[in-house]
Amino acid sequence: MQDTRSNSERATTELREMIFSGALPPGSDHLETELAEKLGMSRTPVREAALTLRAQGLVELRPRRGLRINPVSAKDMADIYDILTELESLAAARAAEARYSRADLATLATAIGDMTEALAQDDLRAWANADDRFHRELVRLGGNARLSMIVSVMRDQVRRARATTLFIRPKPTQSNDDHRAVYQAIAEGDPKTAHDIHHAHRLHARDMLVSLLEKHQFHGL
Amino acid sequence: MQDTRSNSERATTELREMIFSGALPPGSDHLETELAEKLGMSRTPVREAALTLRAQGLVELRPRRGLRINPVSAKDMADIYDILTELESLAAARAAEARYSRADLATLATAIGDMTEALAQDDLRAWANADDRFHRELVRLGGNARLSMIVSVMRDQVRRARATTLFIRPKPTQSNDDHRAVYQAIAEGDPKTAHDIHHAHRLHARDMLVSLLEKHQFHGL
DNA sequence: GCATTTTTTAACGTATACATTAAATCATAC
DNA sequence: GTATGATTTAATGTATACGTTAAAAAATGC
Repeated sequence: MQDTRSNSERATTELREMIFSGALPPGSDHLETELAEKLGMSRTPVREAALTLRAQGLVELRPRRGLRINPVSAKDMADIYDILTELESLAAARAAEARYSRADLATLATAIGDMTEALAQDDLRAWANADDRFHRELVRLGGNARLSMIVSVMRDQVRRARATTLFIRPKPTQSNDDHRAVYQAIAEGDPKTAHDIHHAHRLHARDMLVSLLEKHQFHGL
Repeated sequence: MQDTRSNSERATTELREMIFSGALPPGSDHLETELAEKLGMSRTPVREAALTLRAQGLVELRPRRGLRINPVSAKDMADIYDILTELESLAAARAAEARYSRADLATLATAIGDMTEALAQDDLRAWANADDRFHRELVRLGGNARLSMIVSVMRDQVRRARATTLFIRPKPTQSNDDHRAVYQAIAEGDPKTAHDIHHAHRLHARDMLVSLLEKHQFHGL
C-alpha cells in the first residue's frame, strides 16, 4: 500500500525521526539541498517541513548555514518538564471533573497494567512505551485539544533525553503507584487529588532527570 | 528605511494582523493565490507564512479550499485561558524564586502604574495595553523561553476576544489589586503567594470572559 | 425533473529556475 | 606573515512552471 501523505508531511515525520534517532545530531547543520537529496524530493517540501519543525522548537533556520538541529540542555529539559508538569496536572484535574465511566478509562487502566507487567519483566522499553500511552491518554481525557498539542510537542523533546537516560536511572517503581493513584482519583471524580498527585509525580521525574543530565554533563543533548 | 525582513516573515505578520483586525474573518476561506496578490508577492512566501500560522493554531490548510481562518468558540477560549492560567502562574512562581531586585522589576511596576492611571482616566485601551505589558513581562521574568513562546501564541488568540468584549465587561478594578499583590510577592520572594494570586486572577478572568462570550453567543469569534 | 456519469476547470503540491547576497577564497599591500 | 580588499562561490528566498486531482459544470440517461 502506498503512502498517501504529501511529501511535505513525509519530510516532517522523517526529519523528526532522524532528529530523535540521532541521525541528525543536536547542534549539527544541514543544508536544505542535502536533506532534499537524502529524502528523495525537492527542496520545497523539505523547506515546508523545516518551517513546521521550527515552530515546534526542534530546529532553527540559519540563512546560508542550513538547518541547525537545536541542542537541548539540562536547563531546556527542566523548562520542558515544568511545562509538562503544569499542563498534564491540569488535564488530570479536568479529566476527574468530567466524571468518566470506568469504560472510558479502559485505555488508562490498560497502560497501567502494561507498566506493571513490564516492570516485573524488567523490560524498560515496554515500560517507557506504556508510560507514554498513559500520559497521552491522560491528556486526551483532559479534553483540551490545544493543551494536547502543546504537550505532545514537549513530550517529543523529552523522548530524546529519555533514550539516553532510561538505562541509567533508578527503576520507576514509585511511578507506578502514582499512576494508579491518579487513575483512582479520576475515576472517583476527585480533581484536586488527581492534580496534586500528578503534579508531584512530574516534579519528581523532572528533578531526577535534570540531576542525571547535569551529573552526566549532557550540556547539549 | 526599507523593510529588511523576508517576504515570508512579512507575510506572516501581515496575515496575522489581518486575522486580528477582522480583515480575514473567522471561518472564512482564502485561496493562496488571492492572498499572494493582496500582499504583492508570489505564492511561495504566502504558503510559508500559512504553515507558520497553522503551527500556531490560527489557520488550517484545506486543499483546494484555501486557508481557513480558524474560528474561536467560547470553549476554545476557555481552553486557551486554562493554558494561560497554568503557565503564567508557574512563571510568577519562578519569578519569585529568582529573587529579582526592585530594579529588575521596574517594567512590571511601570505597567501597574500605567494601569492605575488608565483606570482613573477611563481609558480602556490604554489599560489593555498596559495589562498586556504586565503579563508579557511577568512571563519573561519566569525565565522559561519555551513557556514564553507558548503563552505569547495563546495570548494572540485571546486578543481577538478581548477586542470584542473590552467595552462590555465590568471595569477591571479587582484586577489591579491582583497585579499589585503578585508584584509584591515576587519582590518578596514568595513563590506560593505569587502563584496562587495570579492563578485566581486568571481563573476569574477566564470565567468572566467565557460567560460573556456565551451570553453574547459568540459561537465562532 | 432528478440522478448519474463525463468533462472541464483550477488550486494545490512540487519541481525547477534564478537573482540576491553572505560567506569563503584569493589577491594585494604592507 | 598578516591585514585589507576584490573576486568567486553557493545557499537561500522567491518566482514560476506544471502535473495531479478534487471540485464544479456539463452532459447524459432515466
